[in-house]
Amino acid sequence: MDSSSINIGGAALTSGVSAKMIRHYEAIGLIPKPVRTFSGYRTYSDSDIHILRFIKQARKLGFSMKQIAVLLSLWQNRERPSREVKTVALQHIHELDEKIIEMQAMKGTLERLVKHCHGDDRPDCPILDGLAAP
Amino acid sequence: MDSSSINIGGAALTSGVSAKMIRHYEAIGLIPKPVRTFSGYRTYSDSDIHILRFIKQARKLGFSMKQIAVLLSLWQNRERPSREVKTVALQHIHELDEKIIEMQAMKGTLERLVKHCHGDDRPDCPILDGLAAP
DNA sequence: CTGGACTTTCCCATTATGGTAAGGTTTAAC
DNA sequence: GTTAAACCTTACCATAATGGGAAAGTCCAG
Repeated sequence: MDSSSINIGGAALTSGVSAKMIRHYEAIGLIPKPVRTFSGYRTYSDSDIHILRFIKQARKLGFSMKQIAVLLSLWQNRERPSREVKTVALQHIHELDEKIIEMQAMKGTLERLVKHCHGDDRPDCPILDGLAAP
Repeated sequence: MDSSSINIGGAALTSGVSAKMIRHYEAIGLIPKPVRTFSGYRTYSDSDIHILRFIKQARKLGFSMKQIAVLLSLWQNRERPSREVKTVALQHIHELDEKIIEMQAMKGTLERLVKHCHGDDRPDCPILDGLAAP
Protein backbone atom coordinates (compact mmCIF):
# COMPACT_ATOMS: atom_id res chain seq x y z
CA MET A 1 0.00 0.00 0.00
CA ASP A 2 1.11 3.52 -0.76
CA SER A 3 1.87 5.12 2.60
CA SER A 4 0.09 8.27 1.47
CA SER A 5 -3.10 6.34 0.78
CA ILE A 6 -5.62 6.39 3.61
CA ASN A 7 -9.12 5.31 4.35
CA ILE A 8 -12.02 7.67 4.68
CA GLY A 9 -11.58 7.81 8.46
CA GLY A 10 -7.99 8.97 8.12
CA ALA A 11 -8.97 11.42 5.43
CA ALA A 12 -11.62 12.81 7.77
CA LEU A 13 -9.11 13.17 10.59
CA THR A 14 -6.42 14.85 8.54
CA SER A 15 -8.75 17.11 6.57
CA GLY A 16 -11.24 18.03 9.26
CA VAL A 17 -14.13 17.01 7.00
CA SER A 18 -16.33 14.26 8.45
CA ALA A 19 -16.45 10.91 6.67
CA LYS A 20 -20.13 11.51 6.22
CA MET A 21 -19.52 14.75 4.38
CA ILE A 22 -16.69 13.34 2.29
CA ARG A 23 -19.10 10.75 0.93
CA HIS A 24 -21.66 13.46 0.40
CA TYR A 25 -19.25 15.67 -1.53
CA GLU A 26 -18.45 12.70 -3.70
CA ALA A 27 -22.14 11.97 -4.28
CA ILE A 28 -22.86 15.50 -5.47
CA GLY A 29 -19.82 15.48 -7.73
CA LEU A 30 -17.86 18.11 -5.83
CA ILE A 31 -14.82 15.88 -5.44
CA PRO A 32 -13.55 13.15 -7.76
CA LYS A 33 -14.47 9.56 -7.04
CA PRO A 34 -11.62 8.11 -5.05
CA VAL A 35 -9.81 4.92 -5.88
CA ARG A 36 -11.35 1.90 -4.17
CA THR A 37 -9.58 -1.07 -2.69
CA PHE A 38 -10.52 -4.49 -3.95
CA SER A 39 -13.08 -4.78 -1.19
CA GLY A 40 -14.65 -1.41 -1.91
CA TYR A 41 -13.00 0.86 0.65
CA ARG A 42 -12.32 4.38 -0.55
CA THR A 43 -8.67 5.40 -0.50
CA TYR A 44 -7.49 8.98 -0.52
CA SER A 45 -4.23 10.42 -1.81
CA ASP A 46 -2.42 13.50 -0.57
CA SER A 47 -3.96 15.44 -3.39
CA ASP A 48 -7.44 14.34 -2.34
CA ILE A 49 -6.71 15.50 1.19
CA HIS A 50 -5.55 18.80 -0.17
CA ILE A 51 -8.85 19.27 -1.93
CA LEU A 52 -10.78 18.37 1.21
CA ARG A 53 -8.79 20.91 3.21
CA PHE A 54 -9.59 23.55 0.62
CA ILE A 55 -13.29 22.76 0.90
CA LYS A 56 -13.13 22.78 4.67
CA GLN A 57 -11.53 26.18 4.69
CA ALA A 58 -14.02 27.60 2.22
CA ARG A 59 -16.87 26.27 4.34
CA LYS A 60 -15.36 27.93 7.39
CA LEU A 61 -15.55 31.19 5.50
CA GLY A 62 -19.20 30.55 4.76
CA PHE A 63 -19.03 29.89 1.03
CA SER A 64 -21.96 27.85 -0.29
CA MET A 65 -21.32 24.53 -1.96
CA LYS A 66 -22.08 26.08 -5.33
CA GLN A 67 -19.54 28.81 -4.74
CA ILE A 68 -17.05 26.22 -3.56
CA ALA A 69 -17.56 24.24 -6.74
CA VAL A 70 -16.59 27.35 -8.69
CA LEU A 71 -13.65 28.12 -6.44
CA LEU A 72 -12.40 24.55 -6.72
CA SER A 73 -12.43 24.62 -10.49
CA LEU A 74 -10.67 27.97 -10.51
CA TRP A 75 -8.13 26.65 -8.03
CA GLN A 76 -7.40 23.70 -10.29
CA ASN A 77 -7.14 25.79 -13.43
CA ARG A 78 -3.67 27.28 -13.70
CA GLU A 79 -4.85 29.80 -16.27
CA ARG A 80 -7.66 31.29 -14.18
CA PRO A 81 -7.92 35.05 -14.13
CA SER A 82 -7.75 36.13 -10.50
CA ARG A 83 -10.61 38.45 -11.37
CA GLU A 84 -13.01 35.54 -11.37
CA VAL A 85 -11.91 34.42 -7.94
CA LYS A 86 -12.24 37.92 -6.61
CA THR A 87 -15.73 38.21 -8.04
CA VAL A 88 -16.89 35.14 -6.16
CA ALA A 89 -15.32 36.39 -2.95
CA LEU A 90 -16.81 39.85 -3.30
CA GLN A 91 -20.21 38.43 -3.95
CA HIS A 92 -19.97 36.33 -0.83
CA ILE A 93 -18.86 39.32 1.21
CA HIS A 94 -21.92 41.11 -0.08
CA GLU A 95 -24.19 38.26 0.98
CA LEU A 96 -22.59 38.21 4.40
CA ASP A 97 -23.11 41.91 4.69
CA GLU A 98 -26.77 41.69 3.89
CA LYS A 99 -27.32 38.95 6.42
CA ILE A 100 -25.35 40.82 9.07
CA ILE A 101 -27.38 43.95 8.51
CA GLU A 102 -30.63 42.03 8.64
CA MET A 103 -29.67 40.35 11.88
CA GLN A 104 -28.49 43.58 13.41
CA ALA A 105 -31.86 45.10 12.61
CA MET A 106 -33.62 42.21 14.30
CA LYS A 107 -31.34 42.51 17.27
CA GLY A 108 -31.94 46.25 17.52
CA THR A 109 -35.69 45.85 17.49
CA LEU A 110 -35.53 43.10 20.07
CA GLU A 111 -33.27 45.08 22.35
CA ARG A 112 -35.68 47.97 22.24
CA LEU A 113 -38.55 45.69 23.23
CA VAL A 114 -36.55 43.92 25.90
CA LYS A 115 -35.43 47.16 27.46
CA HIS A 116 -39.00 48.07 28.30
CA CYS A 117 -40.01 44.69 29.64
CA HIS A 118 -39.92 44.38 33.40
CA GLY A 119 -39.08 40.72 33.23
CA ASP A 120 -40.70 39.86 36.53
CA ASP A 121 -43.85 38.10 37.74
CA ARG A 122 -46.20 40.64 36.24
CA PRO A 123 -47.94 39.67 33.00
CA ASP A 124 -47.82 42.92 31.09
CA CYS A 125 -45.10 42.67 28.50
CA PRO A 126 -44.02 45.13 25.81
CA ILE A 127 -42.32 42.32 23.95
CA LEU A 128 -45.59 40.48 23.36
CA ASP A 129 -47.29 43.78 22.61
CA GLY A 130 -44.67 44.53 20.02
CA LEU A 131 -45.16 41.15 18.39
CA ALA A 132 -48.92 41.53 18.36
CA ALA A 133 -48.93 45.04 16.94
CA PRO A 134 -46.22 45.50 14.35
CA MET B 1 -71.58 33.84 6.24
CA ASP B 2 -69.90 35.82 8.98
CA SER B 3 -68.33 38.81 7.28
CA SER B 4 -65.20 38.32 9.40
CA SER B 5 -64.79 34.77 8.14
CA ILE B 6 -62.41 34.41 5.22
CA ASN B 7 -60.81 31.72 3.14
CA ILE B 8 -57.17 30.80 3.38
CA GLY B 9 -56.32 33.12 0.50
CA GLY B 10 -57.82 36.09 2.28
CA ALA B 11 -56.13 35.09 5.51
CA ALA B 12 -52.83 34.97 3.66
CA LEU B 13 -53.38 38.42 2.19
CA THR B 14 -54.41 40.08 5.42
CA SER B 15 -51.82 38.37 7.62
CA GLY B 16 -48.85 38.32 5.29
CA VAL B 17 -48.38 34.59 5.84
CA SER B 18 -48.62 32.50 2.67
CA ALA B 19 -51.47 30.02 2.35
CA LYS B 20 -48.85 27.33 2.12
CA MET B 21 -47.37 28.29 5.44
CA ILE B 22 -50.74 28.67 7.13
CA ARG B 23 -51.48 25.05 6.27
CA HIS B 24 -48.03 24.10 7.45
CA TYR B 25 -48.45 25.85 10.80
CA GLU B 26 -51.70 24.00 11.22
CA ALA B 27 -50.06 20.69 10.36
CA ILE B 28 -47.34 21.11 12.99
CA GLY B 29 -49.87 22.17 15.58
CA LEU B 30 -48.68 25.75 15.91
CA ILE B 31 -52.11 27.19 15.22
CA PRO B 32 -55.53 25.72 15.98
CA LYS B 33 -57.40 23.83 13.29
CA PRO B 34 -59.72 26.30 11.62
CA VAL B 35 -63.42 25.76 11.08
CA ARG B 36 -64.17 24.19 7.71
CA THR B 37 -67.05 24.92 5.38
CA PHE B 38 -69.28 22.05 4.36
CA SER B 39 -67.12 21.49 1.32
CA GLY B 40 -63.90 21.46 3.29
CA TYR B 41 -62.59 24.99 2.83
CA ARG B 42 -60.77 26.43 5.84
CA THR B 43 -62.33 29.59 7.26
CA TYR B 44 -60.46 32.02 9.46
CA SER B 45 -61.80 34.40 12.08
CA ASP B 46 -60.35 37.73 13.15
CA SER B 47 -58.74 36.02 16.06
CA ASP B 48 -57.05 33.51 13.75
CA ILE B 49 -55.73 36.38 11.67
CA HIS B 50 -54.42 38.00 14.81
CA ILE B 51 -52.47 34.88 15.63
CA LEU B 52 -51.06 34.68 12.12
CA ARG B 53 -49.93 38.28 12.33
CA PHE B 54 -48.20 37.54 15.61
CA ILE B 55 -46.36 34.64 14.04
CA LYS B 56 -45.45 36.70 11.01
CA GLN B 57 -43.97 39.40 13.18
CA ALA B 58 -42.02 36.94 15.30
CA ARG B 59 -40.61 35.37 12.15
CA LYS B 60 -39.55 38.78 10.91
CA LEU B 61 -37.57 39.14 14.11
CA GLY B 62 -35.91 35.81 13.44
CA PHE B 63 -37.49 33.68 16.17
CA SER B 64 -37.47 29.96 15.41
CA MET B 65 -40.73 28.07 15.20
CA LYS B 66 -40.03 26.48 18.57
CA GLN B 67 -39.51 29.85 20.16
CA ILE B 68 -42.65 31.13 18.50
CA ALA B 69 -44.63 28.22 19.91
CA VAL B 70 -43.48 29.31 23.36
CA LEU B 71 -44.19 32.96 22.69
CA LEU B 72 -47.64 32.14 21.37
CA SER B 73 -48.58 30.20 24.47
CA LEU B 74 -47.26 32.97 26.69
CA TRP B 75 -49.18 35.50 24.65
CA GLN B 76 -52.37 33.57 25.11
CA ASN B 77 -51.86 33.06 28.81
CA ARG B 78 -53.04 36.12 30.69
CA GLU B 79 -51.15 35.03 33.81
CA ARG B 80 -47.74 34.70 32.19
CA PRO B 81 -44.83 36.23 34.04
CA SER B 82 -43.18 38.72 31.71
CA ARG B 83 -39.91 37.21 32.89
CA GLU B 84 -40.51 34.17 30.73
CA VAL B 85 -41.09 36.23 27.64
CA LYS B 86 -38.00 38.25 28.32
CA THR B 87 -35.95 35.09 28.74
CA VAL B 88 -36.95 33.85 25.29
CA ALA B 89 -36.18 37.22 23.75
CA LEU B 90 -32.82 37.51 25.48
CA GLN B 91 -31.87 34.05 24.38
CA HIS B 92 -32.72 34.92 20.80
CA ILE B 93 -30.71 38.12 21.00
CA HIS B 94 -27.82 36.02 22.20
CA GLU B 95 -28.16 33.64 19.25
CA LEU B 96 -28.29 36.57 16.85
CA ASP B 97 -25.20 37.99 18.42
CA GLU B 98 -23.24 34.81 18.00
CA LYS B 99 -24.21 34.53 14.37
CA ILE B 100 -23.41 38.16 13.71
CA ILE B 101 -20.00 37.79 15.29
CA GLU B 102 -19.29 34.65 13.31
CA MET B 103 -20.26 36.30 10.06
CA GLN B 104 -18.28 39.40 10.82
CA ALA B 105 -15.24 37.21 11.37
CA MET B 106 -15.77 35.53 8.02
CA LYS B 107 -16.23 38.87 6.37
CA GLY B 108 -13.06 40.23 7.95
CA THR B 109 -10.98 37.32 6.77
CA LEU B 110 -12.41 37.55 3.28
CA GLU B 111 -11.80 41.26 3.07
CA ARG B 112 -8.20 40.75 4.02
CA LEU B 113 -7.79 38.17 1.27
CA VAL B 114 -9.65 40.22 -1.30
CA LYS B 115 -7.59 43.30 -0.58
CA HIS B 116 -4.44 41.54 -1.75
CA CYS B 117 -5.93 40.00 -4.87
CA HIS B 118 -5.23 41.88 -8.07
CA GLY B 119 -8.48 40.78 -9.60
CA ASP B 120 -7.23 40.96 -13.17
CA ASP B 121 -6.21 38.52 -15.91
CA ARG B 122 -3.27 37.17 -14.00
CA PRO B 123 -3.72 33.75 -12.35
CA ASP B 124 -1.92 34.30 -9.05
CA CYS B 125 -4.48 34.82 -6.35
CA PRO B 126 -4.05 35.27 -2.60
CA ILE B 127 -7.68 34.28 -2.09
CA LEU B 128 -7.11 30.80 -3.45
CA ASP B 129 -3.81 30.64 -1.60
CA GLY B 130 -5.59 31.50 1.61
CA LEU B 131 -8.17 28.81 1.05
CA ALA B 132 -5.50 26.23 0.25
CA ALA B 133 -3.27 27.04 3.21
CA PRO B 134 -5.31 27.84 6.30
C1' DC C 1 -9.91 -17.28 14.60
C1' DT C 2 -12.41 -14.08 16.99
C1' DG C 3 -13.69 -9.37 18.53
C1' DG C 4 -13.31 -4.60 17.93
C1' DA C 5 -12.72 -0.94 14.91
C1' DC C 6 -13.40 0.22 10.65
C1' DT C 7 -16.06 0.50 6.15
C1' DT C 8 -20.07 0.10 2.93
C1' DT C 9 -24.91 1.56 1.43
C1' DC C 10 -29.49 3.10 2.54
C1' DC C 11 -32.90 5.63 4.84
C1' DC C 12 -34.44 9.33 7.85
C1' DA C 13 -34.24 13.95 10.28
C1' DT C 14 -33.28 18.65 10.60
C1' DT C 15 -35.52 24.34 9.22
C1' DA C 16 -38.71 26.98 6.91
C1' DT C 17 -40.31 27.62 2.67
C1' DG C 18 -41.88 26.92 -2.00
C1' DG C 19 -43.44 24.31 -6.23
C1' DT C 20 -46.40 21.23 -8.71
C1' DA C 21 -50.02 18.08 -9.87
C1' DA C 22 -54.59 16.18 -9.84
C1' DG C 23 -58.87 17.07 -8.53
C1' DG C 24 -63.02 19.47 -6.18
C1' DT C 25 -65.67 24.19 -5.42
C1' DT C 26 -67.26 28.71 -5.94
C1' DT C 27 -68.43 32.55 -8.54
C1' DA C 28 -68.99 35.66 -12.23
C1' DA C 29 -69.95 36.23 -17.00
C1' DC C 30 -72.47 34.97 -20.86
C1' DG D 1 -78.14 27.25 -17.04
C1' DT D 2 -73.69 26.36 -18.48
C1' DT D 3 -69.00 27.34 -18.57
C1' DA D 4 -64.49 29.23 -17.43
C1' DA D 5 -61.68 31.51 -14.17
C1' DA D 6 -60.20 31.66 -9.74
C1' DC D 7 -60.19 29.59 -5.88
C1' DC D 8 -59.62 25.52 -2.66
C1' DT D 9 -58.13 20.59 -1.26
C1' DT D 10 -54.44 16.89 -0.44
C1' DA D 11 -50.04 14.70 -1.52
C1' DC D 12 -45.54 14.58 -2.93
C1' DC D 13 -41.00 16.66 -3.95
C1' DA D 14 -37.27 20.18 -3.45
C1' DT D 15 -34.15 23.24 -1.25
C1' DA D 16 -28.67 23.42 1.95
C1' DA D 17 -25.60 21.13 4.70
C1' DT D 18 -25.21 18.10 8.12
C1' DG D 19 -25.86 14.29 11.31
C1' DG D 20 -27.85 9.81 13.05
C1' DG D 21 -28.63 5.16 12.68
C1' DA D 22 -29.12 0.26 10.91
C1' DA D 23 -27.53 -3.85 8.60
C1' DA D 24 -23.93 -5.95 6.60
C1' DG D 25 -19.14 -6.56 5.01
C1' DT D 26 -13.80 -6.01 5.98
C1' DC D 27 -9.49 -5.54 8.33
C1' DC D 28 -6.23 -6.26 11.91
C1' DA D 29 -4.31 -7.40 16.45
C1' DG D 30 -4.34 -10.48 20.12
